[in-house]
This record gives sequence, C-alpha cells and structure tokens, in this order.
Amino acid sequence: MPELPAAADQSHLEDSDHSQCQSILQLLDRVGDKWTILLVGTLADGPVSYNTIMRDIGGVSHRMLISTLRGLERDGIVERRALATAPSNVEYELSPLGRSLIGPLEEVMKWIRKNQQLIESARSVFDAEANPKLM
Amino acid sequence: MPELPAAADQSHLEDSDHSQCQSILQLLDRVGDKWTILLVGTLADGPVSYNTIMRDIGGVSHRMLISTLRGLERDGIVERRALATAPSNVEYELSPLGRSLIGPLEEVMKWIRKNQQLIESARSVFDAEANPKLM
DNA sequence: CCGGATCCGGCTAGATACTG
DNA sequence: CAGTATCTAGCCGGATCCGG
Repeated sequence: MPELPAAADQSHLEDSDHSQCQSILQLLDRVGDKWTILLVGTLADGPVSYNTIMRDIGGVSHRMLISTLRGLERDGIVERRALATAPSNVEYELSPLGRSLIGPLEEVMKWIRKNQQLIESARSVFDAEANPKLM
Repeated sequence: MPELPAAADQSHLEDSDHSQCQSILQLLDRVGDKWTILLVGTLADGPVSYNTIMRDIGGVSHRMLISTLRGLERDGIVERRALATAPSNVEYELSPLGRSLIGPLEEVMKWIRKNQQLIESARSVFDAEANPKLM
C-alpha cells in the first residue's frame, strides 16, 4: 500500500507542544490543499459520482483525484459508496464533518473571487518595479 | 531572477474560461499554502520584525520564510518596511488586502482546532480497517 | 541582521498500462 | 468505470555560503 499520507515522520519524539504543532501543520496541508478545497466545493450540493467530479474539476489528473479522495475519506471528511449498477459506478458525498467544512472554505473561495483582479494587478506592478528594464 | 512564482506557463494560449480557471487554481495554491496561513495569523496583530516571525513560526526554514514573504508582497498582501536602525531590521505588516484575508483564514484555523481530535481518530479507524493484520 | 544565489536529495504528481 | 501499480522528470525545500 504505497502512497497513503505518510503520517508520522517525526524521528526523535518531541514534547507535546511540538507534536501538537506538527499535527496542526499536517491538517493545514490537508485542508489548504488546492484539490481539497475544490472537491469540497463540488460535493457541497450532495452526492456526486466519480466521473462527474472528474469533469467538474478541470486540470486534475486521475491519480491526484483518487488519492485526494482517499485522503479525505481517511480523515472522515468524505464518504464513499459503491453502487451495484451495471457499468460500475461510485458516489462520493460529504460526511457531517465534511459539511462543516463548507462554510470556512466557502469564505476563502469568496475572498479569492472577489480579489482576483486586484492581486493580478498587484503582481504586474511588482514585477514591473523589480525589472523595469525588461518591460 | 530565479524562483519567483513562475506565473504564466500556459504555452498555447487558451480560451478565457480556462485561463480564468488557471488563475483561480494559482490563487488557491497561494492562499491555501501552509506558511501563508500561519504568516497571516502572526501578522494579524500588527507589524512584526523578521526575526520575531522566524521565532513565532516553528519549523520554517529561512529560505521558505523569505520566499513566502516575497510572494505575499508581490501579491499585495504584505508590506515590507526596512528600518534604518544600527543592526539592520525589517518589519512586515499586512496591507488592507491582507487584513481582509484574516477573517476567512481564521475560520479555517478555528475549524482545524475544533476538529483535530476527531480527524485523528478517524484516521486511526480507517488505518485499522485497511490493515487489520498489521495491528 | 536581512536576504539573495547555488547546490542537490527526496518527494510529487503526470503518463501509462493493467485488473475487475 | 473505478482503482492500482510502476516509471520518471521536475520541482520543492533544506543547507550553506556570500554579499549588503
């Protein structure tokens, strides 16, 4: 079983403050992950089948989608249900825990959509100042 | 100028839907970034000097801190002010745009702190079910 | 003290091919 | 269709040295 999250790498065990911190950093990686945020967004409205997800999220590879879903399932954020239909089909949906994540992440998405233009122009200005000659 | 964000890799230019999407994905990486989230948190209370940041955030390397700060400065989220003191000193603070990010990210941090235990036990359960023999 | 540049090992994630 | 396994290139990030 390769490729599951890799969990605990802390070699020399550390005092509780540090391991507490480690755990938070780990969760930041999970929750802040690009695909996690997008995935929670597409699952927010109810159960969705695998290929629908694949279609809805542009630019995610098969491999990344599967492994992100596994990770979220492991963390108790999504639930997986295999339907016994003729062409095999699988549905994913948010658990209650996962649904409680919608609010916070939706805030972040709203912020991004609202400030997208602003940030892009800030980048242009910054790049121009840093490299006036190249413009 | 190595190592700045790398901005635009899209070779064959794409229709506006796709480039729009690309831009959002990019911002997700910036905003969802572990160090970004922690950094906005420590800058939330006002201007902070470089070494204070370094001390406050455990486990960040010099290189990552500098490059994250550069990226955030480029995006107009933090402002950098070099003080003309004897041992040179630099302060960073959130721009108005950066301050508007505090709310959304604070929501995420609250969610993490609240559900940390829950997630860890979900992981244990999942791992036990997946590998009953190894337990 | 701040921060840029370089080197380099390890991990990430895409492509691909194979199972049920 | 859903999922797994293998191979591989490219990036990320830590260590380190230098220069302001």
